[in-house]
Amino acid sequence: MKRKPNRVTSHVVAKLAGVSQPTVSRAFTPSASIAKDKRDRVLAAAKQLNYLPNSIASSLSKAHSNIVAVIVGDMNNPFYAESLEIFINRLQATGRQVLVFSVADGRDCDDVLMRALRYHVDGVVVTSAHLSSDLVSLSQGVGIPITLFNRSTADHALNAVLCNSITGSEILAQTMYDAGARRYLIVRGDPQGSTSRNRVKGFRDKLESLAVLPDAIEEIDGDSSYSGAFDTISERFADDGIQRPDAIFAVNDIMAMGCADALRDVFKLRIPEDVMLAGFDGIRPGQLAAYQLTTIRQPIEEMVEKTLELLDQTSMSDDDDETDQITQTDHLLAGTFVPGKTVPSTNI
Amino acid sequence: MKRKPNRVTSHVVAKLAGVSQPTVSRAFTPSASIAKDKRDRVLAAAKQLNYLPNSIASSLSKAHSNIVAVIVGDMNNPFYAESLEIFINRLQATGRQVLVFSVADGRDCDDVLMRALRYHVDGVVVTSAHLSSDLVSLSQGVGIPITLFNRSTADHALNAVLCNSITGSEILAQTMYDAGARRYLIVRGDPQGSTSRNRVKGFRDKLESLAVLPDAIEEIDGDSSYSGAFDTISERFADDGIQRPDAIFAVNDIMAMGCADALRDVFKLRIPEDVMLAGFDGIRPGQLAAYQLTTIRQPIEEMVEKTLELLDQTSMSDDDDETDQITQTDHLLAGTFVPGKTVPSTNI
DNA sequence: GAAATATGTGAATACGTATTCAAAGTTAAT
DNA sequence: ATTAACTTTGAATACGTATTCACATATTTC
Repeated sequence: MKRKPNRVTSHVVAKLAGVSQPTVSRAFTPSASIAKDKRDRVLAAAKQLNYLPNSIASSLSKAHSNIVAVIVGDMNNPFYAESLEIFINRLQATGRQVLVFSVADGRDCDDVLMRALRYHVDGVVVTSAHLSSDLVSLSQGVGIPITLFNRSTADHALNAVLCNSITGSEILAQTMYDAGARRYLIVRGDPQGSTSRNRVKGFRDKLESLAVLPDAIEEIDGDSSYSGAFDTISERFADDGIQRPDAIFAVNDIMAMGCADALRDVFKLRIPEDVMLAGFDGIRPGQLAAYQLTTIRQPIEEMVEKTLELLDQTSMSDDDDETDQITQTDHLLAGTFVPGKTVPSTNI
Repeated sequence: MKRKPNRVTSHVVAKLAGVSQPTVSRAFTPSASIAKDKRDRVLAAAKQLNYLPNSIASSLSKAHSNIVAVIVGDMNNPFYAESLEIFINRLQATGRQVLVFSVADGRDCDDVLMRALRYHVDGVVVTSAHLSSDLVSLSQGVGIPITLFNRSTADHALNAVLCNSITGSEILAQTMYDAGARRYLIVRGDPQGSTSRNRVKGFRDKLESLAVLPDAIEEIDGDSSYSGAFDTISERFADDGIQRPDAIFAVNDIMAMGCADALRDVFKLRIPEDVMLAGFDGIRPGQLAAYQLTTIRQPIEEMVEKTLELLDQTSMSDDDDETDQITQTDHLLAGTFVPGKTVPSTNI
């Protein structure tokens, strides 16, 4: 594969404009000191030659690449799709490019993280995915900051941005209790994930503080997915032997939607008259007229903003700071209660 | 911002392994000719030093960057979100990285295309977005192939991959006609876009061939979005003066979902008993139990595969071919009819 | 008008890898 | 044993931009 013969580089532009190559470089650097007439000459020549500065070469000589990597775990969950969109828009607006990696559900993201590091990205955002401590220390050795999004970890000292799962779940528990629910069913997500665990914990603890007996709280696995929740609910409700719950808490909206459809479609149950339902996240499809989920909306924009702030701070600071001490910062943001028609507004 | 002092490059690894820098490079190139013991020595040294080959530097000396840019127009439309996911997975599986750009609805994508070109990406996929002919010729000058996805254009000679909108819409028209519909309403998407235009045309033409009078076919704008369709349908049906249609064709699923919710929620109409409804795309949420849309499913996987094939072919060929003649190739793939509950299976 | 300070410019070089080329070493063939 | 063919290797260099440094010119100051 032979390379294109007539590549137009800054040298070619320089020759046409009658200046040196560094001057061409300066013409494209807003902050550089260059005479106005020379800059104009250079830009004119550049336009005439269809010259585009080579960002790859630029990244090589500069310390940063202007690329941020975003590793997305579960693209099927609209929450992460929505987050990704916002990440892209924010980064694009600040002049950076986004390298997106996808990690199959449950697989660790060491492979793609390695790829990202090779590109000397300015930072890495990890949404839903597991990463080994080897890779984390490698990234710290290379000096590339990682921030976890909607996920935290005790193992590695990593920055993380998340919504307060505990408080959010407490609100839902209280709301359902107030609406008269007495038997509860929790649909778990990834049992390993911090997010699912915290939401379950917040919900449970609140109920127990309201004197609900542990016997009256049931837990099943929903696989973090629509179909997983649909199936598990179908199975649970098909069993006539066990008393049915009168309130269901799915730890995320996409599972709550699966529950809603199973309940309505398979068992002809009305929500919330026959069974209450709540989710968590505040994803867009959950608020469509067909669902109108009761949920806790995560402040995605804020979370993204905080994530990028953390990334920038970290990449700044690790130049001064020769010691490799990473101080973990968990940014807990508050979610908003979204009353839907899935929990009755009046007490029973 | 001073650069990290102890960067570990191939030179450092070479010194530790007692070989030259090119040998390190070869150790990381599977196809390179290198003695097994040397490769092992190099890899051991690399591991010990936490060495990661710098892909940026590699891109600079090689002819290609291993990066493909994907420009996504309407991230709110699950069709494009699903497509993006597949693009990412396929490209990742073939060892390439994905630079994702987002373009605000309706805005042209010249700016982001330029950014992509600067990174010397191996190819660009443009989903839903307009691009100027200036930029197209620029990209051809630089030798970076562009392929349009789910969109075609007469202006520029560009490769394009799309689903056969005409045939798909004809099937829907025929189905609705057979089910007894006599008054039709078409909900348009982007009136400029080739996709929306073709779907409208296919639907209209088929109806006219069935001797449906033009008076019985109405068209309104749905803005390509859920809420746009929701609103426009609400407005149309609020007007009691005009006779209501008995069949609605939204040119994409996300609008069909908006229609469904407006019809059911605002006007208490049953689908399909009171009014038939069909969409186009086959997006996942449209097939949830809450909607069960009648639609034409686009073969996304195939379309993605074809798009990448075209991209690869083009980037190969333009080395031999010095003339800049690009032969436009439209790849028309067939969609699959998805019978939902939104068209009655029995004739009225 | 001379000295002190800005300002603008180009030559040289760094960034880290891949490739070319020629030399050296190794194996096969006669 | 000797030539031929092949495999490995390192020195040198290309890739295209940004930065450093020194020099030259322009502007200010007294």
